[in-house]
Amino acid sequence: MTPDLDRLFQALGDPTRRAIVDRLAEGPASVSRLAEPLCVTVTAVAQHLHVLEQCGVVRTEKVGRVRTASLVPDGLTPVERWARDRRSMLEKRLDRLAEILGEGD
Amino acid sequence: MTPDLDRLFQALGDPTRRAIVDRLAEGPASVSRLAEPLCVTVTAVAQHLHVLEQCGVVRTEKVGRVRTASLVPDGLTPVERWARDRRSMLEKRLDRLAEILGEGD
DNA sequence: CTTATACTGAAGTGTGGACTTCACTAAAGG
DNA sequence: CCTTTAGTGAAGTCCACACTTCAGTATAAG
Repeated sequence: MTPDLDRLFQALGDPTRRAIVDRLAEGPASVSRLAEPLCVTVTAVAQHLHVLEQCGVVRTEKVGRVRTASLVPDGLTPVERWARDRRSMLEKRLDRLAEILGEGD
Repeated sequence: MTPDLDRLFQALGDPTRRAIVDRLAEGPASVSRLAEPLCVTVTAVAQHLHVLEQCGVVRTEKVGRVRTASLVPDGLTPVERWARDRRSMLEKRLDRLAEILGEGD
């Protein structure tokens, strides 16, 4: 079910990948630029970018020999919406429950 | 960094675990109740519940021989906030960019 | 043309995690 | 007491995945 969310959550479960997203939130960057502050090879970063691209979080474009990565505007909204929906569902249920218990007075 | 978010995102990256959360959003349930619609053993569900408990999404209580699981009210908010923060950061940056480009007219 | 840079592809390694089975404990119910 | 029900613990299997190295390719610079 919903392999999109699968890949999305799984992608964000990796600390290196979230660090990349954090960096890209401040602006586009090249592969080697992204690799600098992280303790991994450039190859690893390229692989991470591929994963993030696959699940719609990141977009990359290669010009010359430099590949520049940037965040996709609505790439994280599915995550946000999923969490928000569950929370509101739970809150509604708890409200109803509180109401029913309140009638006992 | 932030092992909380690590475990949280990684936990939600598993479809079976998200299915459990979905089910619990409708109300508390026992281990075997949760296992019924899923194609896994009761043991697997118990293990999943342990994971979800570790990262603060689920709470369980055993009374008699039945363990009942329920959602923790704010268990998903770190995810929601993380995604929202990145989105708003990106949007602000794009707005500034658009403004600067707009001055070109 | 030569050299340095920026990345890519393939292949291998090692670890973690999802899942199972099996044996077991404990509580309900007849 | 005996049996069913509900879950637990340990151990093992299997696969995915993060990461590396190494050998390339293509572009930029001197």
